Amino acid sequence: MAWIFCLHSFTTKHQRVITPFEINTCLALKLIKQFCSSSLVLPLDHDPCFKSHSFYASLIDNSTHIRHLNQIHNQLIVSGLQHDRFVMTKLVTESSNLGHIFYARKLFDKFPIPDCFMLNAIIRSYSRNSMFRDTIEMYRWMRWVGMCPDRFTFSCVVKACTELLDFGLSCLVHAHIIVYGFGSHLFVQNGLVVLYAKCGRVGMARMVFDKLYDRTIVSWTAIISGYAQNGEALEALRMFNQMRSTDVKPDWISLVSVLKAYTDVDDLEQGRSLHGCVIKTGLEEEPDLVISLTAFYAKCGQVTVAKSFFDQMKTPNVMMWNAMISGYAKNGHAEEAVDLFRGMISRNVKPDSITVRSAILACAQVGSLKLAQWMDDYVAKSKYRGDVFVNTTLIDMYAKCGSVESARSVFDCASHKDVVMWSAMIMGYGLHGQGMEAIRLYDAMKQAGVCPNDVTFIGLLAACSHSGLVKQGWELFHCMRGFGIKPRNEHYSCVVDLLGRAGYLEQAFVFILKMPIEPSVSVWGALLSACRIHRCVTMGEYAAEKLFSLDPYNTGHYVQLSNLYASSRMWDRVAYVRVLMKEKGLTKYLGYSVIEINGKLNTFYVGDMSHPRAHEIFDELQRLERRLKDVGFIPHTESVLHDLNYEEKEENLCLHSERIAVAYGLISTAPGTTLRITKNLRACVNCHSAIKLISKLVEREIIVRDANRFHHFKDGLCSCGDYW
DNA sequence: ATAGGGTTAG
Repeated sequence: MAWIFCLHSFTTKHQRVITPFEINTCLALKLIKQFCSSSLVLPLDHDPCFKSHSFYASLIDNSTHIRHLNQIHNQLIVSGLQHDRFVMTKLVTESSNLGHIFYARKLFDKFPIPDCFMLNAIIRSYSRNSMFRDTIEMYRWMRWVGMCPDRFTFSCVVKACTELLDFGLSCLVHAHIIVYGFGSHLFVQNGLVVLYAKCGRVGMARMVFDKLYDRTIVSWTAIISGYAQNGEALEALRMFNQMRSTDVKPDWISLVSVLKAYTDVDDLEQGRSLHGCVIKTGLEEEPDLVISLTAFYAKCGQVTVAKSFFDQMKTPNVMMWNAMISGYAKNGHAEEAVDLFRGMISRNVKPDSITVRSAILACAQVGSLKLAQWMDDYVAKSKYRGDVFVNTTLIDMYAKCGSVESARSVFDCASHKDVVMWSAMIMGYGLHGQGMEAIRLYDAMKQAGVCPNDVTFIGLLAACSHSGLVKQGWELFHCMRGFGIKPRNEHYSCVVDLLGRAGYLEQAFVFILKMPIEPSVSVWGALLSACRIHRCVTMGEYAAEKLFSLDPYNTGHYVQLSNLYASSRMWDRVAYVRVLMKEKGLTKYLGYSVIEINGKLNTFYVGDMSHPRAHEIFDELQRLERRLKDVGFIPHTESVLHDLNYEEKEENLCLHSERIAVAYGLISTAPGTTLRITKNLRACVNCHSAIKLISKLVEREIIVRDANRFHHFKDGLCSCGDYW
């Protein structure tokens, strides 16, 4: 009776009582709104007016609680409408919209002979609730009972295949689509473009796209993002330009895809001009486009621009936080990334697994073990403890922060281990020069029934080359094909590194000549680096020539060649390389070292006097130098002075950044504390031998992470065995 | 009566 009550109260203003027969659509909607916002209960009466088919439909449309639907269902039973296809289909749809998918299924199961509409309703329910296996199951059942799927069915089924990434199933569904005559239906075909692209078959996606007789902005976006997702950014951008020559106008979603492609290829200029295009089209207020712009600028190193976008947003969502945090993390602004992550938590914004991964990545870049442990604690308390992706990032982080033991304990505790996690742990051992441990883990992995992939072998080969395990590495390289893995340039450069470092320069060279693919920059780079170690000028010059033509603006190659000349005391050639660099407008990287004391990161450059405790630091440095001299340490001044890889302007070798970091560490920590230092360049020959001795003299363990690997200095020795 | 494209990432 409350319902009638409501009717009365609504109409008192008009001083008359409207009979239920007078309810037109407009009035019904107003009433329904009241009904929905209150907890009024529908009366179980038998008023004939309630038997209207469309009345129930709008009632269902405006329900906000499952309780309403339940009551409507009861009414339908009473009114004898429980077998009405139209109303019942609406009821199924609405229950699942309200998240009551099992209730919807119950309604469906009770319905005697469902038609295609109702089946679509339940298929769509599963699809919307990410229950893609059930979507497919329902589709199978539909075909089993001999019902004809329509374009709506296929829209949902294609979506389910996309999410399940099941290529075999996708092909089958594609065949059905053709058989049932939807081979040229625009929406279904657009779905197929997305489907094949997501399955990594962008070529097939393109085939479907090319056959489209009518291409909407959705079709173009599907193929552009398909290329972008599959790492073919240039093709994505080519398609975008092709689209611009048609009269299809880009909208904000398509611009997001194109921005992603520019982000992937780091094309700041093109991205900027696209930003201009965004402003011209008046889409710069579109929140998700702003997020993409932020991610783009952040990834291309324009963190200040990105931050201004971020700051403009009143309430940034998780994706915005993620774009900013990962942008900071990738551009060496790790501290800002971590600060932002902390800020996010303090503002009660819930991080998702991507936020956590980005923050962990930032910690890995800082190289601070304290920060790493804080992050690990955070994960332990969060719901991401069991997340394979998060745990893999944690393993990588600990390995990069110098604690391969902690990495191992995360690895051991992880309940679910996939190939990538095993590979990350193998990589970790490689980074620390524990090649045998990496191979042991590889054997355990096979025992556990996990099949290695291409990344596993990169880890293994790198581990072997960092540990001088030439024979094992060579054998592993030849095992690859047995697992159906075709070696890529990364693998070839590991092998060149492996052979070259160990002094097998001729073999490395022949190996390159025999490669079935065009050798990349990294392959020639490995050879040049080996030539520098073994002072082989002729071959080194050859490798450098290749590098200069393939990658003319990379400072690193010039530095390597200069170091090669310096190691052979060919000073005129060293000077010549300097001229070459000047001509190209290249400057060498500035070396710096970071040490964390009491949670605070301290960065030192060469001869850095900016630290508040600079005087004490330099006193300690002089003390150390005296002690080194006392035990007979002679610096190789001459060669290092011309080492372009190093901070060569200082005549005083003990002022190199890692030495300053060591001195600061010694005066600010208790005796016996392990020192952990991160350096942006490769370890310098001189400092390497000096720190070995220092570790013995002061009885400290000193762990230095250089650009390539870790050095654990202890008792006058280094874990790398002077092999780096 | 019902739908389709995108962003952060090991």
